[in-house]
Amino acid sequence: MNKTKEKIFNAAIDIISQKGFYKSTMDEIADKAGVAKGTLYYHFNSKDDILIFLIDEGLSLLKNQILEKISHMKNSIEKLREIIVVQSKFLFKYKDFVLILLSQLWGKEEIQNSFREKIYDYLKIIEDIIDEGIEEKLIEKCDKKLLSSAFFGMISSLIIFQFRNNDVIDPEHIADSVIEYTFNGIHYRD
Amino acid sequence: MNKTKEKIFNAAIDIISQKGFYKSTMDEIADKAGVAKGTLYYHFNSKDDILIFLIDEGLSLLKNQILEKISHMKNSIEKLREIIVVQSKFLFKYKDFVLILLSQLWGKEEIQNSFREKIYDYLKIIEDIIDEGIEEKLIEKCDKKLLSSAFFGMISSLIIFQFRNNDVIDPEHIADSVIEYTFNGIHYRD
Amino acid sequence: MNKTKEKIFNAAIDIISQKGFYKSTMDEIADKAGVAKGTLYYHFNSKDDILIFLIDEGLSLLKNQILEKISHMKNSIEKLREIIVVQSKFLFKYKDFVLILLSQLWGKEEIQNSFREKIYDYLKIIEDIIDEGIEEKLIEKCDKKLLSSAFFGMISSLIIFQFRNNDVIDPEHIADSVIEYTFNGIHYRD
Amino acid sequence: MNKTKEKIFNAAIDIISQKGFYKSTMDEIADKAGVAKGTLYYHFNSKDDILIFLIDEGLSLLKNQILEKISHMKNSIEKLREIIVVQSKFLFKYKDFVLILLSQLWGKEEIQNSFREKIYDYLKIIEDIIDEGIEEKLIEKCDKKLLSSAFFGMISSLIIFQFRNNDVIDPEHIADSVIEYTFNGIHYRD
DNA sequence: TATGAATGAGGGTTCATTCAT
DNA sequence: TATGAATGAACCCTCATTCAT
Repeated sequence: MNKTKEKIFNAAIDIISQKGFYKSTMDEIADKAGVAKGTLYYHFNSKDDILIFLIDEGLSLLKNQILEKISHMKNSIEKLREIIVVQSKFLFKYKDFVLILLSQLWGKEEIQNSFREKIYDYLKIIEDIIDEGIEEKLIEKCDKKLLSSAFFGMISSLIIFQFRNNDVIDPEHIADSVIEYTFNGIHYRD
Repeated sequence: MNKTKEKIFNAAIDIISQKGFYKSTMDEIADKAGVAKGTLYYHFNSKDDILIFLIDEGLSLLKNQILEKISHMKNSIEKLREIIVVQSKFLFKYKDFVLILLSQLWGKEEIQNSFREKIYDYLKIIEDIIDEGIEEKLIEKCDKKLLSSAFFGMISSLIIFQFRNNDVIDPEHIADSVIEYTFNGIHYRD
Repeated sequence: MNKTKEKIFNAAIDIISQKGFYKSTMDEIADKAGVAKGTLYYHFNSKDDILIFLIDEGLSLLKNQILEKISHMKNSIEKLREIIVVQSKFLFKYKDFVLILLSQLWGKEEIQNSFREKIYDYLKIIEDIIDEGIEEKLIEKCDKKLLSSAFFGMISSLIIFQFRNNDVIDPEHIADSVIEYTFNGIHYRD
Repeated sequence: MNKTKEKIFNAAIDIISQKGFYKSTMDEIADKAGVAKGTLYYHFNSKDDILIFLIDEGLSLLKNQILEKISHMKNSIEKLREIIVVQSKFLFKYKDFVLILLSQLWGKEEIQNSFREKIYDYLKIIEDIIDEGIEEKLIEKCDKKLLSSAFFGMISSLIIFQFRNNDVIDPEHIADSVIEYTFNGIHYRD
């Protein structure tokens, strides 16, 4: 990614995260990037193309951050905990972004298919760790597809709704709570 | 809600659920409703206004469905299970709708504030049931705000990602799984 | 054709005849027509669509003018002469128009196919008159397709090149000359 | 014309003949020529300039081909016949080219004046041969300006409309027919 | 109440042209 | 000579909204 493309990339994230994809205009992005509008089209084919690029890069970033962080961990539960932390931070930073992504999960257009694949790739990481946990006898046998989806949704939802308390989010706390509830369940114990 | 307004309401749900809010046009909605475009503006102030109305009505519907179903139930766990079933069906039917709603949770405009309140009202129902469960000693003491959010996100996510398997969704199955994992946890047991 | 559409129609002919299709803009046409730009799109699907409509109407007009004029004529040579007169006047008035049409005769897009058909329809009128002439023993047997094409081209070319002399065109004179040369040939006679 | 300019020249003919002047872009021409876009501007001042150059070269080519072919001919009718053959082949090869040229015959801009002059030069060749024919008592006295224009238009039109029959064109046949009809006329003879 | 023709600001995209290298 | 990234004016088109009927 050369310098100009990077300027556009950053501007696009800024603008789109702030106003949403549909309310962002190419003019604004160009302005923010400090380039002419035509330059956007020298580096990207269309507005949609920018979105695709953003999501691609975003998901890669998230994946790589996670993979790097957990590469040295042995315990699959610690890994899951780390995923929660990293994903929480990421979601918090790129809220709108994630929504854009989610909003593309339905629909049958080509772009949308490609997004779906990418999210699935991400969920696959979670699945694999669940598998590890099962093998290590840390996790009970379970429907891992269902569980990884639920995991993803739970984290996302928590980030979205943290505003309810007007609190600043604490990813570490979220991670601890989620791990606790997920592992031990919430049924009453004497 | 008189007949014309109802026609518009139904058309709007159809169109917006299918194409998303931003890609839906007033022309399409009018067409689908079988009224003239001007008529939309007799019954609603703006396109945004239609959205607000849709979400208001939609959330009321969801709330009422749930409240009615659980009104005869005694056991708070059964109640939670029922919520999952109803919400799953609802999400499945009005996918895009929910996304629109979610996409409005951020932002600081007035509309968005009103949406937030309404979703919080809904989460409150879940919270209350959790409270009941705690009192009934069915549920362990826990952070109910966090838990209700997580609950909501989990269900949403499961619906969204059921496409992964190209399966038709079975809300009853989803409900059973979620209850099982949520209550007993997934840690390994001999 | 209602009043607004007619205003647009006339404006489009004016502008396009003057500047050519590609150099004409929707803004100019709207300005000339005295309507808003959006109004163009209420009555036509696209800029191309306007062109198609123009050509359709233009060719209909030409055809009808000719058919009406020759309907009372008995002699096929007189008819051909009349065609020359009418077509000359028409070409003179709508020069650019005809070029647009001609420029669409190649190419394999759908629009172009439809144009081709329409011109062929027109040539068919000439062919039929040639046929009549042959039956009436006024015209020698000949390749009528070739001849009708040549006829059409000859007239068009004469109009185009009349500028060479900076003369104002005299369709009657052109008609007489063409008929004379066409019928008797130009070979030397004692 | 050096090598690079020639590459551009050939690419421009290809592209413009295929897509028309207005729908051809400098990018495409550069691509086809295998040079950078900037290079076009090193060899030509503008897109228009390329067109002018194309037409200049094209008409020179046509003129030279014709002049060479007829230089050894004595009989002015044979010469006219040869012109038809050569022009037919040329038109067939460079259809769009000729249209571009024709489309520039009107208008009052400088470029257009220069085009006009060049076409007139070409028509002058035909006129001169007609003159010769008259002197040689092969051709009847006639309006040679009108006749040369008609001649040109006839040939062009025949090429354009040969598509009607989906036949491959046979310039020799066209030439024979045109000469026959032009010289002897089409009036009925016992 | 309902209509639908008309509006016009605004958006995405194209592309001939420039210029530093 | 040649390059290709950058430009920005200009264009086509969309669509929420208005208003006379």
